[in-house]
Amino acid sequence: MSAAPDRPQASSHRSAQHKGTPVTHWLPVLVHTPVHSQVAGPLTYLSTQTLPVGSLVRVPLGQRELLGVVWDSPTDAGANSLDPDKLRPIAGSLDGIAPLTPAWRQLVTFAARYYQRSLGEVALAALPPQLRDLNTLQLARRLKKHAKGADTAVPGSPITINSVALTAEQTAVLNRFDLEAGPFLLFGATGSGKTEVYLHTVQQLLASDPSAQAMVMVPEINLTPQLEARFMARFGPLYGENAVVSLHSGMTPAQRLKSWLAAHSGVARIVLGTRMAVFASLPNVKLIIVDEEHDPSYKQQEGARYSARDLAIYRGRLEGAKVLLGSATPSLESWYHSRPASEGGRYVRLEMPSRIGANAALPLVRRVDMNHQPKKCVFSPPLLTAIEQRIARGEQSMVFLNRRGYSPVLHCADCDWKSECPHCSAFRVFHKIDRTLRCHHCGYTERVPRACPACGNPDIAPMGRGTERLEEHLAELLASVRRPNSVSAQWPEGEPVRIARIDADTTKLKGELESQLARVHSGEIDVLVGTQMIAKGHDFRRITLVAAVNPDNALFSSDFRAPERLFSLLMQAAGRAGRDADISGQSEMWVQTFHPAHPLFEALKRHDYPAFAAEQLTEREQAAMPPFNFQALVRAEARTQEVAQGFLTAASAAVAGMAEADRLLQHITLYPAVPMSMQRVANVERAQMLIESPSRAALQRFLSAWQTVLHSTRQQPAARGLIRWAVDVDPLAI
DNA sequence: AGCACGCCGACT
DNA sequence: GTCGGCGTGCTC
Repeated sequence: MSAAPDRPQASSHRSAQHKGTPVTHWLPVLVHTPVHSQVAGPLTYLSTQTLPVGSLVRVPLGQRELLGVVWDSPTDAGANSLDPDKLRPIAGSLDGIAPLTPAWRQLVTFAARYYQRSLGEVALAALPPQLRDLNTLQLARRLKKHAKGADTAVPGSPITINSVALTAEQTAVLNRFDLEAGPFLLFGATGSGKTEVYLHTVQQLLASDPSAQAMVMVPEINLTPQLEARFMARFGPLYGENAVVSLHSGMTPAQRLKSWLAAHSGVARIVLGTRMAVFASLPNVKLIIVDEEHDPSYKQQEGARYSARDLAIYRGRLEGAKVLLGSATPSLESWYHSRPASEGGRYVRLEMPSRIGANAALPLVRRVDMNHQPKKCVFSPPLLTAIEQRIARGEQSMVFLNRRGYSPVLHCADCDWKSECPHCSAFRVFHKIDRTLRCHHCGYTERVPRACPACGNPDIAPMGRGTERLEEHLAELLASVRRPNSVSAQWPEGEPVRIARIDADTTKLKGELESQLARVHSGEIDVLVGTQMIAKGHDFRRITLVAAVNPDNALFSSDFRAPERLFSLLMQAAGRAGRDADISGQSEMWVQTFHPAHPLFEALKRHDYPAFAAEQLTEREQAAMPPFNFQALVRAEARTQEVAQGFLTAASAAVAGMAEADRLLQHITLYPAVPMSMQRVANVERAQMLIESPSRAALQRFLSAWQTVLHSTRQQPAARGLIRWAVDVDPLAI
């Protein structure tokens, strides 16, 4: 790329115009400029062609050449106050790619406005990265290649509706889905056959409309392969291999581009993906499914902090696509929205309470009152006995603890030293396996000191336990237990129990999760220890006991959504147990707790999500929390807490000087700036300020108006040293 | 966001 | 003597 600016080219263009060559148009183009820059809206470029709105172009910006999207109709030269000498011509247009649709642009416009980001940032982040990086020539080559392989779909092939027998509940749900407009919340127990409902709605849509497209979202990358396999098996034979594509951040840039183009061109009829898929270009989308809609992963946690679930609802309404949210433990927001229409509900609630098949019974939930167990025991005697019984019967158990590593803190009993991270307001976690202290927030890692760094005492001890220590402890407790049916010469008295651990540490390398899961499935493992990672999505047919060793923390967390997440996690974990028809009926979910009478556990015991939700909603209403009011956070980062808070306080004070301040503030509560709960990460101090309103519209009006003030506050002395700030609308954690 | 320009510490 | 730290400033 030439480093010399090509200003002369611009003027040569204009002089060419005077000689009678085609008229030069002023083209408004979006490029990747974040909200923090002065240039938040479209930039104006010169073009001899009148490109349709939505066209992709390459444009020069400073020393670089970037991808851009034509955002508005061309304006006539001189129509606004821009200096014509500063305008540069577009570098080229990506003619092989059809313009993005008005609906897609509207989705981007809405998301940018709602989440307080620039149009350019949202629009360009929604396009596959390779499209941004490839130059025009490479792209033309890619498109050509793609066009060749594209037409292998089987149009007009006879539609043989797959003959999977539906349950009465599934049939009833599908009938209502056909008759009503939605949006729908499918409240279906684990194992009730939600996926089959998804497959059927997609099947009906594709069969009835030869160009319709469907989008199916799942919360995590881990879950896309199995979903893809199921959709491919069902629809591959009907519509061709190219009809189903995936879209998630784990794919290579080339794969992502290929999928994106397939979706954009209409070749792909079904797009499966994670939250990013909500921005995919599907010109004829008629159905959007959000599986496990309660999952926090649907909220993007950096850049534009959008909720893919909420945008799916908006996009559905925008494009006339039906939206189906599914969960066994819906978010309280969606549950509330699906209350009866007579009470103001906006979603249609569809229910499938029963598990399918021989193992229709839900696992028995057993609470162990830890107040009546030996002091400081990790595995209560009854739980240990229950695990031993499973081993004796050749069944598997699963134990989970939401904390990886060996112990969360290392402690010196003499001087009270603790393994604090020097860069963060957090303790470094002891990982025994490689003798390190690791900060889970900034990554700072050191070898474990031999003695206390503060006083030299050689007796520094681990405090608390993570999965590593749990695995070790369990191995000790089960050391004398033997697996049944062993005929090994090496172990004449029976083989020792096999314990495996699955967490982020044991699955860092690609493929390790799969290989470890395979070991569990093959029956090689007797007891599986892990973090919540093992509670999600994977079916373990031979597991008949699931235990949560220490779930109490979430009961009294300062995060008001913690109980909701715990309930969901425990329900999901319970759903892992006893999915094998041969050995069901005996499967159990064990919960060790110091608060066995807590309503959360009472509801869990009855598998009663509606009761849990009702109790939580009452609390939320009394405390004026979501979904009964709306929240936004402004977060600030700086070297010192004073600066971070100073910026927020100054921006808050500046509200008084805004036009129509009284009207804007009428339904708004601005809270004081406070340190974030993780106050310091990697030597950066973080502060936040909460804004609340009972009216979403009022909150939006206020945030839009305040945006300018926040920008100018940054220039003021109070904000000197501020690293960055950002708005988080509808934050998940406060 | 990139990428420049611009002014002060430890090294080929 | 340079290489390079990241503090402002600009990009149609």
